[in-house]
Amino acid sequence: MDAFFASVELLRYPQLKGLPVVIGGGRRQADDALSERHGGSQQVPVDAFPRLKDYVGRGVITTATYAARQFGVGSAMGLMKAARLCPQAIVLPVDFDEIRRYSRTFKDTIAELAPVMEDRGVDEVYIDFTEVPGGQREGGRSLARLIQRSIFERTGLTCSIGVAPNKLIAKMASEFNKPNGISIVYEHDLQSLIWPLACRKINGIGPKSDERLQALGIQTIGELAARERDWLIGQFGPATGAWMHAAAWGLDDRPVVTHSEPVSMSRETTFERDLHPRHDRGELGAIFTRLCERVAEDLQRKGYQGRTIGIKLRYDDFRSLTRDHTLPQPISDASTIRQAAGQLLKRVPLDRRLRLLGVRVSSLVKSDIQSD
DNA sequence: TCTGGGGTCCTAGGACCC
DNA sequence: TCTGGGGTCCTAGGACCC
Repeated sequence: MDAFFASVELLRYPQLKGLPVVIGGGRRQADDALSERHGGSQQVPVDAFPRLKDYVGRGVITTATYAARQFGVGSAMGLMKAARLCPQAIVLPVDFDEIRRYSRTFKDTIAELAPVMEDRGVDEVYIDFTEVPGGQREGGRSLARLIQRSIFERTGLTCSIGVAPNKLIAKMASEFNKPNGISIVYEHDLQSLIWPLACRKINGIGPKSDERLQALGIQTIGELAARERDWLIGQFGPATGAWMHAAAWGLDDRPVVTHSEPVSMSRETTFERDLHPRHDRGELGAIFTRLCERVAEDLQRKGYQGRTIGIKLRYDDFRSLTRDHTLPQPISDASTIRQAAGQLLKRVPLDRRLRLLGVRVSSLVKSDIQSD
């Protein structure tokens, strides 16, 4: 989906179309009041929206409109830094309920046309065109067009689609024609379309691997493909080295997985200000309990229990650590989770301020519906 | 004026078992 | 006078993705 979070807000506030808008940061507050005060969301004058320059607090951008990206702001950037680059940009918080609603609608729309679909988060999916009637027409372009049109009719949102022989190349192809684009990449296009790209474009090569590759004089995927497989294995180990070599040659045989079980569920929160373990003990305790309750709600709503309870801390210097403990029996109730998490907290240095606390439950099993 | 939240997967060492 | 060889589970950290 193109600039998904921002595009959803633009449906509500079409008067912001073409303006720099970023989504992210603080809790949702003044927004509904904004609409009410002006007699409906579409009546809110542009001047009434909050601007980045007035933003105070922590947080990062989850999505920026294409107009905002022109100023160099983008996903994962701190809002304070973004404010320096584009002070006049409008900031809106994420409306998770609305996002989930649109996410469900676009995925349902696709699944009706092409049922072999893999979920990759709120705004992305892999689709297997192989067995879809007409899926091979024009190299897949005709089905891609149908999917785009159907999603737009149901939601008013645009998306970009890449069609290729495998997931690795399709993911790269999907970025070639954003927004609202389709791009078809055949096996024989590897050299001309994929090899000139930076290694960072490979899904799975992040900032750390990219830095290592650059230090070895490898910038592009073509340069990566030119290295001996065994040499890459020597540099990166048997698994990563072999995978990098295969990826550079466009090879990927992972299937489109239509169903998977969750591995863990967690809740975490960054405080508005760093909290001291002793001085702010009461506040931290209340937050900790609330996190346990929220994880418990998530588990019960989705019908899971877990045996491994974990905590996560982030200190004011941004260092983080985790502790976990596995119980003999799976649990899902808030008070037992809170108790186990409380024990873990005793195993951790509490000598400086904290900025984040998290609670996680893993080793999940489906809970027995009749009991409990 | 630093740096969200919810995930998955991998690695590596140690415990423990046969 | 040494110290096997697998396998699984648990824990902690880190890379990466959306």
